[in-house]
Amino acid sequence: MSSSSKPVTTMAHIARLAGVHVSTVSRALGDSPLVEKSMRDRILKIAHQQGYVANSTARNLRAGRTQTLSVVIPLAHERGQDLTDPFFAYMLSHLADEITQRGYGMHLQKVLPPMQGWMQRMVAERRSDGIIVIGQSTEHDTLEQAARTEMPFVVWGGHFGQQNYCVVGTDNVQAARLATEHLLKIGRRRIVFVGDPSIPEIKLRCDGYQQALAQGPAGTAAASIVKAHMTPEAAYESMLAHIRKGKRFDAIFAATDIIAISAMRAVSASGLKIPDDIAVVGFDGIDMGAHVHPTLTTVAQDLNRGARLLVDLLLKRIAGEAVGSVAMAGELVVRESCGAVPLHPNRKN
Amino acid sequence: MSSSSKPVTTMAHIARLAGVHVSTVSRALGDSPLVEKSMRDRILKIAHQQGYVANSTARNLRAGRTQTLSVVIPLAHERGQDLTDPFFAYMLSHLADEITQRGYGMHLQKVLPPMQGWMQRMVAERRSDGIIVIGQSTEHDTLEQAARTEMPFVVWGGHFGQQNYCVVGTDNVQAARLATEHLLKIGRRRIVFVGDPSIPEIKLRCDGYQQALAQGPAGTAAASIVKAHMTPEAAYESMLAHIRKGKRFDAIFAATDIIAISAMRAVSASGLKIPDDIAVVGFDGIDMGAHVHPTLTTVAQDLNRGARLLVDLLLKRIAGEAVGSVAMAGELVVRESCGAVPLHPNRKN
DNA sequence: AGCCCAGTTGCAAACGTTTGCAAAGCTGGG
DNA sequence: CCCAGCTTTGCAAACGTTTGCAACTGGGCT
Repeated sequence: MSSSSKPVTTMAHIARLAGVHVSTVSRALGDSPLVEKSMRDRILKIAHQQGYVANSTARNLRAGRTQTLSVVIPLAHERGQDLTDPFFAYMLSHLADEITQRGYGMHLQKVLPPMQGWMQRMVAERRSDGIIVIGQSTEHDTLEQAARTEMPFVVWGGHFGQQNYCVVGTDNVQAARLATEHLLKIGRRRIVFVGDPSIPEIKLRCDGYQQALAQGPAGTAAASIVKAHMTPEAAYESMLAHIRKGKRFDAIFAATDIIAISAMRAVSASGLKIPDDIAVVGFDGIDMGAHVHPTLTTVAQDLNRGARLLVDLLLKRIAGEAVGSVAMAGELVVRESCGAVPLHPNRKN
Repeated sequence: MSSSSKPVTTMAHIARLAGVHVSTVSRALGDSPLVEKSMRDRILKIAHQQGYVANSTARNLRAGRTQTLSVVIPLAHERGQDLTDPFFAYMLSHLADEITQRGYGMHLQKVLPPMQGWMQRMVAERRSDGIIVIGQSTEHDTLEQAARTEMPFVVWGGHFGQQNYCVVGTDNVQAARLATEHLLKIGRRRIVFVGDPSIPEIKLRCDGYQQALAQGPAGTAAASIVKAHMTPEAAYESMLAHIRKGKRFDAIFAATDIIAISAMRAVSASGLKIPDDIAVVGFDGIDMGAHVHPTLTTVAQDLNRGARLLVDLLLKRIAGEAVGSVAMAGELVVRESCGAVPLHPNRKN
């Protein structure tokens, strides 16, 4: 009813032009040694002239694979934290690079539980050859269950020891200890943790924080947790409320850089000085941290390497190999919010 | 060689279990009125028990469409500015919402020109039913050429008047005038523009800036352009260099919020006060602007609406309708960097 | 009883590739 | 000159759906 035009160039079309059978064309385009060189050149030339590109749907159906990887982002907690979160953005960007570099397509999917059985659906649908799940969110059980089937997937997230699926991520506990120990080392004793420990990965960071405190020097105050959601607004509000309650503290360890930056604003807005009154350490290592005022000390995650690992491991799983999980070390990046001299902001120390 | 297991449940499998022909199963699952109700229920039950989901590849091949939209991001200028740019992240997030909401899948693709003919390839490949291009980048000619074919695509970007493809975007010129006029209104006369006008969309913003200056009150200094790339680092460096050269100015209009934030840091690092010495206005309206110190005045783009329009228009084009371009108005959001009283940071004014 | 029609179901083609196998063409040695 | 053996090409099946059409069923009508 709309356009009567369907000038789709098909392989049969090329075959007719070349005066050969489609199978020959297929082989020529596939660089098969079965087809004679002069013939192959002739076919390639015609195909190129016609701007022919093989229909991927047909190819995929026949081949039984899609040359596509799915990246899914489960959004459990609050609506706010989604792709706009710089962490996701960076991860996505790196994944896009790694995936395309390997000749695969990238299928992006947000999924907001409670959407029961999304994992099985995705696999059964066969839109992609494998799945990369970013963040366990609250879906640990779903993933654990999926691990018992033989669908190829890998997860970015936290390590809980008892999981049976392949997960790549920063060693959250170690990284959080690193951050907290730094605050202790520069003389802070009343350190608060800002974040939502009901999210599994954040819980691990909170654990590391508490471990470090437990081994802190005399005078180290007990753990104090300011529950704050991942969104800038929520974090700002929580921090402000905490300060207004008159709580005494001299340092903040935030569960993410986004939270840290918002917390810093709340601190500044309350007339407190960073780092003199309050030292701040974040978690993630997003670029923005180096460009806010004051610049943010943080534990950086190597997302570049993480993305590469995720894709590599997934492809191995697809190939049938068994693969193990990887926990990467976090790297402390000291900047002004912990009293570091204001060096060039792009330097890492 | 890897796994001997292929327990893929196919439609034929369900048919066998139900003792009917596959066509009946197909119709039952497709809610066709042709199949008797009791039969339909029985088939649905079996399918559900078996966890059957139709193979999308086969369905797509048969149907001649993929139920998938491609989102492509041409990265021409510098490598740095990619998905990590908050603007892209927001746009992506909104697009993901809109696309999935309409029952489509989302195929994400970065393309770094010079990759000749990527547009035709994408279409010929038939991985998706249509393409959303984010940002003309330097690919205006490619797009213009593609517009002459009948491939369904829409573009987010700037309006240049003479283009023949469908583009959705903010009215860059108007929005830039809005920003510049605000700076003039609060008494600034020596306003510099920071950004790279060699990027088409940025050029439009620069035009708006210059138009506003041309109509400024007596004493308005001539346009002064600090060429700066999109990345935080580059913007910081450019701004710092400009200040060190001893240039006199009392306001900055930055081509993007990211540039604005980096510029603010350079200003602060140079010992100048915002907004007292230098007032700053950005462009985009990213969340971060409300959470840096001081909070950033900006011209916000309605990306939510933009994404909705992009998807709607693309689907119309796919359906064969002719669609026109849309230019949305930018909205000035005044915050501390222009001397606004520090209200609640989440309020828009 | 014969006929028609509506309501169901089955049959088979088609979507555009890839690929195992058969067939044809060619070369050279016996 | 024939046939083995190699190279090159064609044939047709297969991937898993959807869908036009034919076929069957049963009921109501004349």
